[in-house]
Amino acid sequence: MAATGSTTAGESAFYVTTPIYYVNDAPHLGHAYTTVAGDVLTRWHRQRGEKVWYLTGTDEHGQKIMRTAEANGVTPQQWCDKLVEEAWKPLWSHLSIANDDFIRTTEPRHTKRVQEFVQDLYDKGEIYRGGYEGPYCVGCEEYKSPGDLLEGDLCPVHKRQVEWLKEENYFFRLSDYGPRLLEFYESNPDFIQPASARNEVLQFVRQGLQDLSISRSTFDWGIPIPWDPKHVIYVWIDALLNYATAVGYGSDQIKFDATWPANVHLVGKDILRFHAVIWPAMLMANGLPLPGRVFANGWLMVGGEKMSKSNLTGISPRQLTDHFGVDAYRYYFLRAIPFGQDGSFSWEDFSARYTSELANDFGNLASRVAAMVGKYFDGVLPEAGNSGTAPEAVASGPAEQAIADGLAESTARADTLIGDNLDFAGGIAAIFDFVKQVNGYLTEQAPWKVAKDESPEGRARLATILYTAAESLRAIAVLLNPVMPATCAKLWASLGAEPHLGPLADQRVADVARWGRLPAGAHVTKGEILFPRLNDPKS
RNA sequence: GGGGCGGUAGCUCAGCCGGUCAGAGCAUCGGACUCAUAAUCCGUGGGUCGUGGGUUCAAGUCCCACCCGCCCUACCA
Repeated sequence: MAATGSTTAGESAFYVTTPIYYVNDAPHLGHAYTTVAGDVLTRWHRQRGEKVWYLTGTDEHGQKIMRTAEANGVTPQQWCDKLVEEAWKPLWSHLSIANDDFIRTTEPRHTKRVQEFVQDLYDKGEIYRGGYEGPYCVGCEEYKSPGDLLEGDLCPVHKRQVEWLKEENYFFRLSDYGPRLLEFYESNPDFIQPASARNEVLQFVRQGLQDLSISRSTFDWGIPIPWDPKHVIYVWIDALLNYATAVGYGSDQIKFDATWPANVHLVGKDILRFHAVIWPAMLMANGLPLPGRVFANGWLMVGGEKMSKSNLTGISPRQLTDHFGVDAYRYYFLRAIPFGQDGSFSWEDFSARYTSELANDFGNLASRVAAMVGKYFDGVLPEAGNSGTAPEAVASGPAEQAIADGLAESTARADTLIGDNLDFAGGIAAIFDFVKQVNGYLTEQAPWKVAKDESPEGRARLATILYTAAESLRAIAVLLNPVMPATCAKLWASLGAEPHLGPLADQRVADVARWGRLPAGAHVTKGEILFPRLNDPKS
């Protein structure tokens, strides 16, 4: 099959990454939030007909994992394997995440390239041997920055005296890159988003950068420095480089050229700086093209408190999907929280949106339309039109034209907001504006009243109304598919669309608003309720 | 300590460079309707716009102080 219109063989893929998550613990809502967002973004671009690559993965080195593994009586590798296979991958599968690859930093395809990369930087003089010294807390087993300490050089965590330690390690000449980074931010104003995040990074870089220590010799769970194996690479270069190694850096030049650089790196606020400062500097040092943008999403707040591993607030993704379902879960966080901002959420708010937006507005619309086509036309979608002769591609009358216009506008808005701006909340709202419009149309046209008129004119009018509603649902299914694929598949089936239009995922955003795609004769069936009413509010 | 952001109807939030800016959605209440998941559609509610000053003919919308919450201030993903 030929490439779709907008894609050519040599075109670079729309490449999106999530952070690689630290596998010390099981995934929580925050991880899922970022990963779902990336999934919706990439599904949207696939429906634009673009070549897409969506990467997620896990960060598996470091002292913490080493210690956790020890505490559990297994090797670090065993520990990582277990968590990845039993917790992380299953959750992504459960949440319908359609990632194209899953990279683990312990894989040879990664570790070998990382070694080549640092060797390269070393050969270029970008890395030098130096010493790090600072206040070290034995309890934390890590260095503190002087500003963190409490009165009397006490560790803020353990409230005990820190020790002044000195360690030899290797440094990356990050300090050289301040001016070039600022220049880059200047000429690429959208590189860091949202704007608030960008400002913080700018402020930070303007203060002047220090060189970055990139190795540790105090533990060995990591990638050895090739020229000095007593050292292992410390987090930054190891972790960040996954975005390159996963798409063939240093091993598969063709794939690399077809994918690199990333269009969007999704990150949490906590790791923004590494992605917006260290990462581009690393790439500059090695002469690689820089990514398109780094988008930092906010924290999920529960009752005004940040969700973190120390405060999971007792809610796991599974608990929510068990109650609300996977699609509603995917929908809720993106709809309720402006992407890039911190957002508070609650069980109550989730319930309210589920009922009002998903069940009442969307699910019920699908339900009432299918029911009426079944009742009045035996489930066979009738032909719309003026006196039965209007071309299918034209909406029949003023009321129908208003629907077609509304669809065109919602589609255009959603495409820009979701596909370009990563404004998922705004884009979903645009689609739901259309859902509401169709509900209003039905109330105004009152097909159940028209149905009592059995004259040919009456039948024709009824056909037009129901055709318009069903055709609207066809579009809604396509537009919402990136967000709620399982539900939209049900709707697609209910509309009997696939035999005529092909698989839902193959429907193009550019075609959504072209009126009259769903042909008369499609077999419309009631199908199951899209969003069943929730049981008890809690547990 | 320094820097940034936020505090607007019960809830979540819009309100750009000052003059219909006192709003939206949800919830509430009233009405219409019955195709549908007791759904839909229409209308409604009057909240000192954190506190106290100030500038101005005019201030959520600018200035100052203060109160409250959050974030950043480099090596924990």
